[in-house]
Parts: sequence; structure tokens; C-alpha cells
Amino acid sequence: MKLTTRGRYAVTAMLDLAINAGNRPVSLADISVRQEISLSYLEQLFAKLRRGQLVTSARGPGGGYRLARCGTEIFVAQIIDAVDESVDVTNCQGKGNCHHGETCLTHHLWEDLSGQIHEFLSQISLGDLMDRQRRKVTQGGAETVLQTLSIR
Amino acid sequence: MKLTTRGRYAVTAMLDLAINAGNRPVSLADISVRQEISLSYLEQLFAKLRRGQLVTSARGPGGGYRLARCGTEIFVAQIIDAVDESVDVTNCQGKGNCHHGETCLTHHLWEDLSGQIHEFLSQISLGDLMDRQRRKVTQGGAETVLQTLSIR
DNA sequence: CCTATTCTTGACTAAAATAGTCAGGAATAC
DNA sequence: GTATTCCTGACTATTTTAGTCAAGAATAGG
Repeated sequence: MKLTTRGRYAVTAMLDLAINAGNRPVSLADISVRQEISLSYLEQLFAKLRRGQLVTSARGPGGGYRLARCGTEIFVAQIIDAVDESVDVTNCQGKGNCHHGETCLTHHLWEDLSGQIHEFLSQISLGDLMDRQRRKVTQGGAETVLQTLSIR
Repeated sequence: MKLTTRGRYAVTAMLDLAINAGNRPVSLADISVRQEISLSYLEQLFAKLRRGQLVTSARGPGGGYRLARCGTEIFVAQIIDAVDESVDVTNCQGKGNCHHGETCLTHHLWEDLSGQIHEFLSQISLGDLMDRQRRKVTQGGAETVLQTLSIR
């Protein structure tokens, strides 16, 4: 399983973009300062996010990035997929050929876990994260995403 | 998040141990052959599993390892913890000081996901995996752990 | 006692992945 | 025409992973 700084940075940067979206696009330089992520590294990440059609770009002065669609229609799982982080935890990338072309003793366990993780991250949109952020700022509430979304 | 070959090997080896447990302890050499895991690497892993009190050892000819307790009382999460793989996906190891000593924009998201993963793996015991394995061998059933355990 | 077997430990290493840096270029608003 | 911003590719230091190697300690069985 790969879920490292890269994926976390990508989601954080996308959330920053969603929060600070106005009439004008948001520049990576601004995100870099606010979120303390190296500009060059952000450039790499946004190249992938653009290829994944999650953001659109505008060059030149006053340029920057915008969400490709409404924040309620962009899910965390899509962001992580876009920056090449797989949430798959099997040894065989889900192929099921982990032991002599057959599934290994624990293949299905990892497969199920991968499914759980993917399902979880597919249910949470940037819109959800913004709602929570807003609530946190205004009320200082400490509820979890789980409660926010009424999962379980 | 770290969930790599190390943790998978550990769970696979423990399941092999559970399946092949009889009167005599099971040697690492046997597990190495059956599961195709390097003996030296298994030695490293079992040193940790022993420190984590998940197995007991017996030296000398006919020696090997045994589960420290019944397979229904050993959970996947414990095995992964024992070999030093953390299932935590936050950037700050859960400390919440990821942005200027405060939580970063997405801290709670990763915290919640970590909780989900840990909860999932804490519910599945070696006994559960054995039941499924047995069923698979005898009936060729393809149900998932989720169905087996009636999660969701 | 001797010997083969098995665990036990620590140091070492090759390969891969990660988290960046750096340099140059292209588009465009003003 | 110039400053700004995106865009791209190549490069690199560091860390982690996965695994090797060597030496030693315990013990069952003859």
C-alpha cells in the first residue's frame, strides 16, 4: 500500500484550492506558502491532477488553477488515484497470482482491505471536507468525518 | 501508511503456523519452503513476533515455533503491529502537530482512515482466516472475509 | 560427549521508492 | 516587452525495504 506524503499533499492542496476558490484562479505560489509545500513539488503534483482532469489551468499573470468541477463532485479517492498512489494493499496488484500463479494464503484479506479503504475514500468529497473545515473554524467543533457523514 | 511485504509476510507466515500446528512446533525452514519466503527474512520477522508475544519458540532438533495462544485470539492488527508496520496514515503519527504545531487541513481525514483500517484488521483473527481457508479448500467457495464476518 | 538441528542476534548491503531540487521553456495579461 | 505563471524533464539525496551473511547458543537424540 502506498499512502504517503505525496497523496496527503495532493489532497491538502486540492482542499486549499477549493477553500480559496473565487473568481480568479489560485496560483501554486499561494498554495505553496499557505500549506508549506515546495513549489516545485506542487508543480509535479498538479501536472498529474490536470492529466487526471481534476483541475484546469490558466497561464500568465493572474493565472493559476481551478477545480475542474464542483467540490462536491471531486472525491478523495480520485485525487489519490490521480497522483499515482494506489490504495491497493495486495502483493500482486489484485491479479491473484501471488503464489505459483494462484492466490496466496492471505490474498483475499488484502483484497477486502483494499476495498474497504477505497470505499471509504470514495465517499468523501472536497465539499465534505470544506463543510467540516468551516464548522471547525466557526464553532471549533471536533466531530469526525465519520460523524459528519453518518458512516456506521 | 506502511503496509508492505513485511506485514503481509508476517500474516501469511502466522497463518501457515496456525494451519500446520500439531503436537510439534513448526520450523521456519518448513514455512520458508511452503510460503516461499527467505529463511533469513523469516528469522527477522519471528524475532519481532516473539517479542510481541504472539509466538513461543523451542530450540534444537524438532524445535520451532508455536502460537502463543489460540488462533481465535490472535488478530491481524496485532501481527502487523508486532513487525513494526504502522497502519497510521497521518503525516504526524497522530500527534496533530502537522502544521505549525496545529493540525493540518486534512489531519482528521487521515486520522479517521487510520481508525477504519485498524478497526477492520482488529476484527479478523487467525481463526477466521483458517475457517475461510478450510472452506475454500473443501468447497472452493469464493466469499469474502466481509461476508464471513458479516461486516456491513 | 558429539553432532545435527533449530532458534537468536547483529551487522551489512543492493535495490527501490520517496521527496524533493534544478534548469529551461512556453503562454499570456498588462 | 516584461513579469508572471504554468509546464516539463532530468537529476539527486535520503530513506526504506527486502534480503544476505556470519557467528553463536540451546537442545534432542544417539
